[in-house]
Amino acid sequence: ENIFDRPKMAPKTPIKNEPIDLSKQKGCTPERNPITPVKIIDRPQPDPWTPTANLKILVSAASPDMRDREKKKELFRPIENSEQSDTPDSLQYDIVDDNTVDEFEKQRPSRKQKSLGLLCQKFLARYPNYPLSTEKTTISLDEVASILGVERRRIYDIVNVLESLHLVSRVAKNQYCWHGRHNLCQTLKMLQDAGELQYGELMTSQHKEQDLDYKFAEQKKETIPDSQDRPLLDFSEPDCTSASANSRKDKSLRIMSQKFVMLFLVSKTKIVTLDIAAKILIEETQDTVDHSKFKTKVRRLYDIANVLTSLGLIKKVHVTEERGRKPAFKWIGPVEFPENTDELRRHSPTSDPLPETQRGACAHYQTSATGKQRFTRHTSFNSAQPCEATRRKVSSEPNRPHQERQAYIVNSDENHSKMINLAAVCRQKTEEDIGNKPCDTEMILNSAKDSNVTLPFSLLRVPGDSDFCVNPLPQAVFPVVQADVPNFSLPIGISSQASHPFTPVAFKTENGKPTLVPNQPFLCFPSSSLFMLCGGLQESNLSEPLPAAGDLGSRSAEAHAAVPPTVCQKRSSHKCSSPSAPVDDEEPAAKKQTLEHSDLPLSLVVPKKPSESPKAEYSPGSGCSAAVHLEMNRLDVASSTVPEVADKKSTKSLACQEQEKQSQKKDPDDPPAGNEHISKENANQPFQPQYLYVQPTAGLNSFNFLFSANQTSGAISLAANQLPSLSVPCVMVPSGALTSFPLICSPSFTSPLSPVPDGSSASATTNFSMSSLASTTPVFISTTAVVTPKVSPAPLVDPQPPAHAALHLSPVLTRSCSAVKLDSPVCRGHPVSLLKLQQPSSAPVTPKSIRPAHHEAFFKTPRSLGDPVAWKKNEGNQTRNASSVQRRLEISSTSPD
DNA sequence: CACTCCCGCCAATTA
DNA sequence: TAATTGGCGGGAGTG
Repeated sequence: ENIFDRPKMAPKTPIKNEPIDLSKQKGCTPERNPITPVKIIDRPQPDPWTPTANLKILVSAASPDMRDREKKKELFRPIENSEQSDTPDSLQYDIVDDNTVDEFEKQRPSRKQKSLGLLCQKFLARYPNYPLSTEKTTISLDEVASILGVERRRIYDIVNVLESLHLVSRVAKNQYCWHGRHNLCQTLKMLQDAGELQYGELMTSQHKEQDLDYKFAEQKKETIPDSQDRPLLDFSEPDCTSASANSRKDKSLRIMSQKFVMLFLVSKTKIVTLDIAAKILIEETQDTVDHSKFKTKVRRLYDIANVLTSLGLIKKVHVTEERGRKPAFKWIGPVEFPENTDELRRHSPTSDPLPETQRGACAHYQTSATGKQRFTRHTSFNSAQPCEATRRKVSSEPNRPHQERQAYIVNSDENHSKMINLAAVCRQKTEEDIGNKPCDTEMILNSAKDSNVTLPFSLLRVPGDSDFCVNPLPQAVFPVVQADVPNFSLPIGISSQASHPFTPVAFKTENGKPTLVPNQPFLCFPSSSLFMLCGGLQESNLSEPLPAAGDLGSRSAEAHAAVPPTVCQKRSSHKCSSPSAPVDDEEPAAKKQTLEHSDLPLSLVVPKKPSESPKAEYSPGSGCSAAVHLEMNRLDVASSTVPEVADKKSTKSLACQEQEKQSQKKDPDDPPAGNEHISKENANQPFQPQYLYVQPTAGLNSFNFLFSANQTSGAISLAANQLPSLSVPCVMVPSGALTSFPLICSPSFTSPLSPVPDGSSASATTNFSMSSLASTTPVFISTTAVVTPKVSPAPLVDPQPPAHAALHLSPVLTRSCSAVKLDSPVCRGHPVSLLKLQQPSSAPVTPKSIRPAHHEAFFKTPRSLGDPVAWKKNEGNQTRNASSVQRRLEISSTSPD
């Protein structure tokens, strides 16, 4: 034993015991020595609960030394091992250690070994970066502390920082829930946004590089009014959880951590020196600059920096300034997305957030909401807690558990489970492939940018498959919709005009039919997997600033707008079935694609349009289309991009992509056009297609959907002619799949949420209503604004009953739809309308719909978002208030009524 | 000596 | 009131 022990010890470092170890080894007093006597003793007992605990106890009983050793071992463990129980590890250690043991011992473990950074690595090693959605990992502070051999206090330091980034959330007293990095990009994005608000101005104006920072910092102090900070704080940290508690002191570490991260995200150079950061963070601190205070701040920053370093987000560097060299940290985490998003947001609506997708819904929501968004975010983030707002939005259903809803919305954390997992996996892979940047999104974004496209929508995963599902109906048939979309194309202008919002109401499109407003974004959830899509996208923004805000929502909306024109088609196997759809289609090219394949959901993409695009050809007007194209391309291309995107979002993308691709490929049916388009798109993007589609195979679950922007309706309608009408941007179709499929909602999805379970085929239901659940019918959803206006006002209904979900189809749609029937429920989102083809079922669909306003609600904000600035300002005020959030929710919520 | 930052007291919050 | 959280700063380790 001794032998082993030594080695073990040596390497590691006993935490507290260090001295002891030495002594022992040395021969001094074996046991603990004088040096630091220790607490060790104290510690030992702590965790009985742990699996290993028993062992430990025994060990300790046997001899104190043993315990110490073990502790040490733990520390040493490789990260990998960390999770493993203590005992097992020992062996490893031993091996390793042997040689040097003595030496090490002599050396002492020393401080470094005890460092927070190292401890954090160990901590992180215990949990997966991208845990499956389903599994929730709870972290017991006591347990972890014991396992890692440190005092609890230290764990708090780590957890607080992780919590600020939403990697974990506190669920209960000694319990934290591990979320992993699924939402990291989102969180960072949020922080970036927040940071820009707070600090950005300063930065921008002045920035230069580091120096600027200083100034910047100073300025900030001045400039930044309280409000700003707080808001940031609020939203960022407090999140949901604490909201109530906000008042508390959340202060420090958490907030400081977020602010610190913000500085990096806002900084051009991505390098922040400690002193600057300390000054800035000092809260604004104030003025009083006590030296002591400064010192304390720096200490804390080191603590935070150690954790962030362990997370791989920053690294230590030295900046040489006039005065000399200063310690500084450089951001090595994903930056992009943030940037992209920001840019996108601000600049163009288009921007998209695919990346966000993963984050999912969250992002969307957030985006949508302007100022409020933040709130949302919070909420969303905290998976643990349901964000009420979110829920509301999401669900209409009151009943549902929060989680589910959240999931939808968010990414959920939990719900998604599978999907998520997949996504995660994909993501990871992607990342790897890519290079790793954490944010896939970035890539995506970039690509998008390049292309101009933005992603229009983002996908979200949906959590449970079940939940929303729409099932494809058999009927599903929907075959499709093909929409062609060309028609659609909405004029861009429109979109812009509409822009926003809500306006949804119909536009007319070329056809004259009204379309929906494109703007809306929509979401889809696939069944099994769900994805949500948001569309949006477009850049239309041009005109509008709206969305600027960034919110995704906005974007989405935009996108929609843009998109709308396009058609969507879905194919899916259904197509087969009924393929027919009318297709009239349009141009073929369009849009369709189908996919069969798998279940996977596809993601869709929405294209945004880029500007340029020739693609737009079709509809140029619609920028949308372009966007779409892009998306399409991407999708097609997908591979490349998609994946990335997917990552963010979740896997889905990837999957989707692939599927799509494949499917597309597969489907020859589809007119090649689709493919071509895609190709083209890639190439140029001539197309504009906007639609997305997704499909699943028939058999499978997959479902498909499309989105197009506009067309949808038409598409839907099958033949419809095109009606272009709908503006819906998207449509979903389930394939038959299965079951369930999720549904989508448009922006508003809020409502939808409901899950339907099942797989049954039922379809449609979107969830929301689920009631319908059963129905099978496919649903369509479009966003059209047109349709439903429901919400608009804010009412929130949160709960809506499922029934209504239905939604609203727009008349037009309806008509067109008529062909199809909707059955199911539709979502509520206003924007979205579902169509069912057949059965009316379930849900009562009423048209409640029509509420025009929805869109807004939906995203609430898009518009609002539009201006980032504005919202920023707003934020100040509102921000915190839930109210805002609520509002959003409300709005969004379908509430129909 | 300066930089890091561990350690743990003890206040604020919670349960 | 006990337990949990977590601010805070002394002061030690490191280079």
